[in-house]
Amino acid sequence: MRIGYPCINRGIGCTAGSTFRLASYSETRLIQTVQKNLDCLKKIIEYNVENGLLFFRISSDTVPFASHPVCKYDWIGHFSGQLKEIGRYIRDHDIRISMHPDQFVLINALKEDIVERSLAELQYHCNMLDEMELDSTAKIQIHVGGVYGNKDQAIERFVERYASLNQALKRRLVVENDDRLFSLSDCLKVHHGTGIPIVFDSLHHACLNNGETDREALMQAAQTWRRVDGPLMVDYSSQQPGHNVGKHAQSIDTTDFRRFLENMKGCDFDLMLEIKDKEKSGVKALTELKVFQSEEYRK
DNA sequence: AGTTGTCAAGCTAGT
DNA sequence: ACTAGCTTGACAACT
Repeated sequence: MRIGYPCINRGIGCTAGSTFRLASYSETRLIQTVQKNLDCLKKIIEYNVENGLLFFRISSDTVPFASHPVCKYDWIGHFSGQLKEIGRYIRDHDIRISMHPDQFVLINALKEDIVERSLAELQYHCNMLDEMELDSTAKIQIHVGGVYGNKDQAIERFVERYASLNQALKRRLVVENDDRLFSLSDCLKVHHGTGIPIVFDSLHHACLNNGETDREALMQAAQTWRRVDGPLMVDYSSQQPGHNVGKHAQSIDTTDFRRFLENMKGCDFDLMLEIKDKEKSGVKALTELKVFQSEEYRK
């Protein structure tokens, strides 16, 4: 099992997803910002290797406005060398990579322009991972999308749109169960229509489910991943006590995490910790995992 | 220097 | 028909 965290490292002193306002867009500004972001990305990944954290989510803001019409610059060409170098480092250290475009990416939208912008955004994510020369285990995770008054039709539209995607995108795209609209069993329907792998989000599953236990749900999700996709990806977070259901915890609850590990014993997956203090919880989780594994080994 | 409103993009539920 | 909430960090405008 590889353990990781998304996008931001709070201790390292740089950000790999720094952006700017659309109003202040310029080619110079773009190049400056991407340069800073990639430099920082490299530092974060090096930090992660030193600390045994071998799963990382790269920020969607690495190249600000990459899919916006305002951006006509060939950033792939400009940063090709640096992207390939980061990619080589990632491969050499067997690091698992994911990306997670946000809520605006809706390939099952009713409006054609929303679909087009979504595809452009996905293509940007895909282009970056491709330029890094990462294999098909590096994934881009999205949600199924909106319901638009009819869930079956919404799923059907997802299936149809997926069929029309290019091969480069298809090999990276995965869907994640969400907390309000599309449960794991809804995602499995999408899988049956497309073959797309399902990311299992444990907190979302606690918010919205069809009675499956966490272990059952995780095993069902695991079956949607083929060898070329790599191990199942799992998003894990504790609930922040006393807040709205679904709010991510400030720091990992090691007791809860320990329970989770015991619960999922024998399953193979990579774990993304969606927890606010990021790498701190990552290190704590890794320590807990090692203790757990050595105890299991002695049994 | 510190604080706070606002940011490309959208959905859903509630008024 | 309209808006708040979702979740979130950080930019940028303003004290």
